[in-house]
Amino acid sequence: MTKASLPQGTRDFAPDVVRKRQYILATIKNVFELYGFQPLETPAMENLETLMGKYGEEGDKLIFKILNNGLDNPAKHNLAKEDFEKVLAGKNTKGITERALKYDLTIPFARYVAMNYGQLTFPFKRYQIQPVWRADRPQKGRYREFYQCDADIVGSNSLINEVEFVNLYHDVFTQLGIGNYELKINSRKILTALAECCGGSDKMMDITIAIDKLDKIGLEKVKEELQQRGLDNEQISSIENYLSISGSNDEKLHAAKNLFASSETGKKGISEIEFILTAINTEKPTVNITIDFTLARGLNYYTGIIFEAKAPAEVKIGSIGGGGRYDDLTGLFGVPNIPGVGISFGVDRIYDVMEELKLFPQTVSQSTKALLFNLGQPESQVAYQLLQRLRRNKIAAEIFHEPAKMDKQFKYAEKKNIPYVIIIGSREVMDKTCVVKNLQTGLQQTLAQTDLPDFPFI
RNA sequence: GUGACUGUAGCUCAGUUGGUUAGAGCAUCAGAUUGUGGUUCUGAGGGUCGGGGGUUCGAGACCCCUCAGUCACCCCA
Repeated sequence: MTKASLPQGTRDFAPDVVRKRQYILATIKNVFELYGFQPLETPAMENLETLMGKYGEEGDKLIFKILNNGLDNPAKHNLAKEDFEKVLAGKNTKGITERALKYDLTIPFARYVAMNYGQLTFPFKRYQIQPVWRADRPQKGRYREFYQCDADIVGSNSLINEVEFVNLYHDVFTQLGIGNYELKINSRKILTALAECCGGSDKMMDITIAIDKLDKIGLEKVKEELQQRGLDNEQISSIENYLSISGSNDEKLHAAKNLFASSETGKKGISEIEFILTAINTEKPTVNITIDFTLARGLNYYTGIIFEAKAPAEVKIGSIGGGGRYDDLTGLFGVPNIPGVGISFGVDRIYDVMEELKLFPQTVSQSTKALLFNLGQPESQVAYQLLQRLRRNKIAAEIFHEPAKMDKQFKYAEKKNIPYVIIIGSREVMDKTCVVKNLQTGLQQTLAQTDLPDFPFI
């Protein structure tokens, strides 16, 4: 007998958790469809070479590789041993592994677009909700198997796409009840301009990595890190100057315009943000969007506008979504000039936010609306016929599986969160009636069996 | 990959400087009630104290190894 256990960093989702997760996913999916996105699914595994080298050196180490089958074939022993030596030396070899679990949804999507661009109608708008796997050490809120929920628009440079995503975020979060989320916006072009004027464009990555940590480690630590990454004091003080820009969106834009007056890239980034803010403000003045020049985002493939959606401050959960614009999604697969913009929802974190703020509707954890009591053989026969009539009327119902004390049957209903019980004992069999009891209010009423299917179960 | 902490009943945890048959609450099951539960009362089942080795007259406790989990760093969702 083996002891029941789960691989590290994975989890089972119990029925009530699945219901809540599906509620979130269904909400997001409906909004995606409403905005004209189409669903896409790709395999759990990809060829290893599709994934290798796409996520940086660190990322490569975190890809789950799948061992080839048939290594025990005696005819191939020598080859397998040679190949395994290479693995020990830290290299991948097709003899040992040539497939891997997907690491995110973006690269498989890029692969798909590269393979099918002849057939696709551009701009191509797809959404994808699937699990991905990372061989990371698990910790709070981080797992080895988790769901990603992405939407991208590829094959278009228009900023209307960015505006669409801002509105999409707003629709999803308000529908879920997270109305006081915060959407931050910045442009990689502005960060590029910053790098150009202090440090040189080769320091772009160092600067973004460091300032991305600002709200986590504070200004002093960021300055220390910049120093370690090889920037001099003058450069650091102009970065500090940039990071200290504050005020309303308009004030921030004004300050940035002064700062980057001589940078074409900087001015471009600023005007893009202005375009989006103007479009949002005219169309939907309730959308809460703020410029955050300290927003950098880790992923290095972003090249234009970047977004980050943050949970309401009181729950201390942080980012619940993010995204941005990238050039040349499929260049790595030999298909150049397909730009795009995409966003992603952090489903696990949204779940935590909603749980903490108690935003799930009560009805989410209900499935069965009514439980018919089983009080003996002749009674249960009558009950069973009524049960089927309820089901024909689309009322989810079940009968207790065996005759038992009422006490036990009440407890079953309560545990399964069933709002109504229907009692049919010998008396009701005689009278052709039944007792319907609402467990939440404790109120009960007797009605004719023929009227039961039309009873308003809520 | 680096580091810290934790492993005692199905769950949450007690268990004094090593000292008899390892405890509690919740949960489960049975009864107190012959058709109205969620309260209360009584009782029962359930543990090779993560595993292996060592120190000792004696180890759940101390030491070593190992496995598992949690958290932090790196990186990221």
